[in-house]
Amino acid sequence: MSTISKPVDAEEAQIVERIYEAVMDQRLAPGAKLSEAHLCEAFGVGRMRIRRSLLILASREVVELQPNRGAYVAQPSAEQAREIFEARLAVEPSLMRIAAQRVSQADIAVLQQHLENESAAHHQGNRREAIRLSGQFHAAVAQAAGNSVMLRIVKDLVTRSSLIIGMYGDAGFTNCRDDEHTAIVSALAAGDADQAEGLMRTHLEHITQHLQLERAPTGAQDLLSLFGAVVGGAVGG
Amino acid sequence: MSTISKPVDAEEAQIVERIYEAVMDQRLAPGAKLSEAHLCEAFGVGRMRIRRSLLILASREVVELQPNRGAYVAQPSAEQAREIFEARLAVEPSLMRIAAQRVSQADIAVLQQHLENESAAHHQGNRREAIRLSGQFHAAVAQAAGNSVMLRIVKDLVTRSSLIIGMYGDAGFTNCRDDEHTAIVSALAAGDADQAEGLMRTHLEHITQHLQLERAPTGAQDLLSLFGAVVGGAVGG
DNA sequence: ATCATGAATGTTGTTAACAATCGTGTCAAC
DNA sequence: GTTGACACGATTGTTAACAACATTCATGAT
Repeated sequence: MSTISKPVDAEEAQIVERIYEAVMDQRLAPGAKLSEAHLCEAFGVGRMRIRRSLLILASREVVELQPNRGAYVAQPSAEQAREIFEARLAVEPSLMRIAAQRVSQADIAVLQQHLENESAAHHQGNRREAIRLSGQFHAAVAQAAGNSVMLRIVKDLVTRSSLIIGMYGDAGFTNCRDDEHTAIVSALAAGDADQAEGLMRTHLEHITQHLQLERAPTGAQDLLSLFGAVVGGAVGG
Repeated sequence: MSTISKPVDAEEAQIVERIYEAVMDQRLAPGAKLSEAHLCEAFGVGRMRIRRSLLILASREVVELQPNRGAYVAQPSAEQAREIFEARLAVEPSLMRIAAQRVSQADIAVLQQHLENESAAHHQGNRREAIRLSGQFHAAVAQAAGNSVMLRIVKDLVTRSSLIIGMYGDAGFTNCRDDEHTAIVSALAAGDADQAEGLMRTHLEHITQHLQLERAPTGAQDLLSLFGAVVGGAVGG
């Protein structure tokens, strides 16, 4: 479901989609290397398909293509993280107004089913699935708003948010809190645009508050910038 | 200026950027064919570079890649046009709030210079340049807001808007009216977020009002959807 | 022991040839 | 005269081999 894009070829779209999902539920950590040969074997396709898929992912800034070095899962900088959440705060609350005005009963049912799945994943302690569903909730709302252009925008932002949370998030903190999702769906079901907008805004602010952007990013870090500053003063004397 | 993306390679970025600009100032009409051999010759590069560039453009939905048939400048459907302008209405007014709060004196100066250029192009009857600057104004404002993520979003939306105006716009109507741009910059200079947001909203609504989405798209039209519905009732009896 | 040098290996980037597909024009049949 | 089939030309898609680059490990000198 939610095959947002049709990048020319169905097979390619599937590869892109699966890498997207792997990033979203944090199976692929920021900075992870995506070697061509490895991916060829994993997906059972030729090198051309993989390179095309990586290029699409790079154009969405989910992976970074380093010339002659290969493809790596993106590591958003603190500045990029700030921009991405600022963008979400600008886009998603507005999107709630559209959704509140246009959702159908069927859309509400889909969202409520999604909430149940989220809850179930939490109760079962299925952390990976919980993270994935938590992120996909925002895409599901965008889908309910009936605007595929905004759906794509939100999906890209949410995917990159997963990377940010992986790098700068509190340990053990997942994407979202379910009860806030529940409240948002209730507001949508009631057709209350103001409330839906406000709830989404505070929800996003809560997520932002659990980030520590000033802290050094975790994971495969960039040793040059890590030591460069210190060395700059210590060496040479 | 405003080299928004760095798609892996500088040369490729330039090709993508130039096709973007050609679409924005309507030198490339919706539905125009972009043959590989032709582009290779035009840009003096190998086929691989062209194919990569076209894939990037396709992933931004500025061109459409038809398997075994080639690349064509996108022809947004009426539904896509609705979604794109709905997205702009959701994104750009919010962006004005950010811009009003964060613009520097230097940013204002850049925007005012842009207004002068727009005005000059109008006075000189340089329609192509006027169209280009008119669209780029929105990107310039996004740049002033200091958020490169939203800059890219806006730039993609504006580029596709050029296609929409080319297909569904009133004859002789260009992207925007300059005086509205001037008013927006004034509001930003005054730091009045409410006014800037409101002005951008009405500005976008004005653009939307000059579209005739119910009318059959100009240029190469899609005969299947044109006759498909009619035939559905007439045939089979 | 440490650092520099250089070969060896593996990975990515590029090119060119080949295969497959589509559109077109021609020709024959009705 | 129209319609259908067929072959030709042109364009795109794919593959494989080659070249370029980066990393790693071993070697040797300081």
